Amino acid sequence: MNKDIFLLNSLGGKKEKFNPIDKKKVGMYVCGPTVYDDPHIGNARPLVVFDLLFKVLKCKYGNKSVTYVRNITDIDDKIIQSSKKKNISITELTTSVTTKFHNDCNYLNCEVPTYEPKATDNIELMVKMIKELIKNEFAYENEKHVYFKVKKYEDYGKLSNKNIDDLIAGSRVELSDNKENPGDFVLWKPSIDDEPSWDSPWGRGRPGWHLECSVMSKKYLGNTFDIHGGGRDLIFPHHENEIAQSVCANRTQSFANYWVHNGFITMSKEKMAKSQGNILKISDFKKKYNGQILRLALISAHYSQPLDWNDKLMDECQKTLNKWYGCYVKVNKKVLIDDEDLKPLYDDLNTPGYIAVLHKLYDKAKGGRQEDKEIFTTACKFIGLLDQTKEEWNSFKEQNLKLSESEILKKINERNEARNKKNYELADKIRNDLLDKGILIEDKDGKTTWKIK
RNA sequence: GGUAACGUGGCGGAAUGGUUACGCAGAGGAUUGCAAAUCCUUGUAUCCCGGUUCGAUUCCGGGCGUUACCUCCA
Repeated sequence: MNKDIFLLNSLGGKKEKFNPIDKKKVGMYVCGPTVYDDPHIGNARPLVVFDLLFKVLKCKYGNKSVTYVRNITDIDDKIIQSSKKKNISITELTTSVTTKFHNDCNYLNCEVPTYEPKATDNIELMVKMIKELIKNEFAYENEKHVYFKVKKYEDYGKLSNKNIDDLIAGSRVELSDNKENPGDFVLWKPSIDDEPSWDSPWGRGRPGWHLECSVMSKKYLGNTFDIHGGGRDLIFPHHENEIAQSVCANRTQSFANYWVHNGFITMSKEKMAKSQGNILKISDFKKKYNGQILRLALISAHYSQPLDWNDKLMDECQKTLNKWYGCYVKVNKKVLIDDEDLKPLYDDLNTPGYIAVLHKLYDKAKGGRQEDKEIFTTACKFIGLLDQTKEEWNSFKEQNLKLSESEILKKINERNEARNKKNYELADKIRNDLLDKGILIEDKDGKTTWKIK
């Protein structure tokens, strides 16, 4: 469609019209997981949010014109610690967490990104970038460590609205005698004992955090690209450091033109985070809830706002999808969604606004016209909802059923006999018993049907 | 301490310099033996104090409150 896309750019803090560098090569880089532990609901938010942005960009610029890169960080101190704690090898840990991560993405109905590079496959390029930084005098070696010289880069702190002196005054940065300045961050560090290591001009070691994103975005999207995404908590230091490294190594004016950051999932209004110990793993929901329910819940607030996670939210979303499946139809032809209906998504990914549109389309679809149902279903599918058939949706619910179908039908017969005898007390008891087991009875047009609550 | 974000009806949650968000819950009705589900109808809101303005919930300033980042974090 011809409408413009607007994005809230963290670099500057204003909503801006999105102008790609090249309409035929739109690039988006999103920080993926560090694979040291099972993904949780907080991790799920950027997965869904940027999956949606990917869809919106493709809608505007064409499927082949958008490149979505999401990294997998498979070397990091947390990984080393976690593998020691779990007493398994690094590879064993990273491959198993990566597999879980992919399963979770699939569960949430997220598309596979165009590229999903691993940090360990790109160490050479990281070494190369460090060499470049040293050559440009933005980095220095000391005791087998290489550090980035924060004071040398004058725009340091621009993204996060910080100035270096304040940071140091806060004295919460890691102090080290090796550093010229406490704010400097590590680009390369030596590995000890059996820690994973690679050869480098500074001895066997491994890269610092931040570096993989600078290197892999460059590899797939170039020195300067359109959109960089991630969680709010990555703004500092991670994204600030990425910018510093990339701009100073590549000698460019800018790194990513638009920075998009999602807000946090909270539990009782407090940030859900591993360090807080209040996380809910994505996999914990798989048995009880269809992934679409989580997906809807995750986009029920605007991506930039905090979203409080609780059972009521899940119940509401489940209810909504149950209702919406009432108007689901199989769509075999291409159905166009009205520009006006897509508008909220183009306007900084306003998902609550789009959900309101879906409710409106549902109201129209329930009038019964096939065409309206096709439009409604297509509009839902655009954001990855109602992507399963009605049968799949229902059969998911049946997998947790405690009664067999024949048992249910038997109970229904018993109840109908009681009703014929006007023994309503017994009839109601049977109905309530079934309801306790999650079976909902509906008497309609003289027939009794059942479904899962 | 420094830097930000947020404060909308019972709850969740958009938008907006003057006009209906939307959903859930509630109320009334249709239907039903009673329900459920579904359908129809419907009430309720912009933290406080100033300023700009014909007019502010929206812009500006101050206050109060909540949260986050400044250390690993999506």
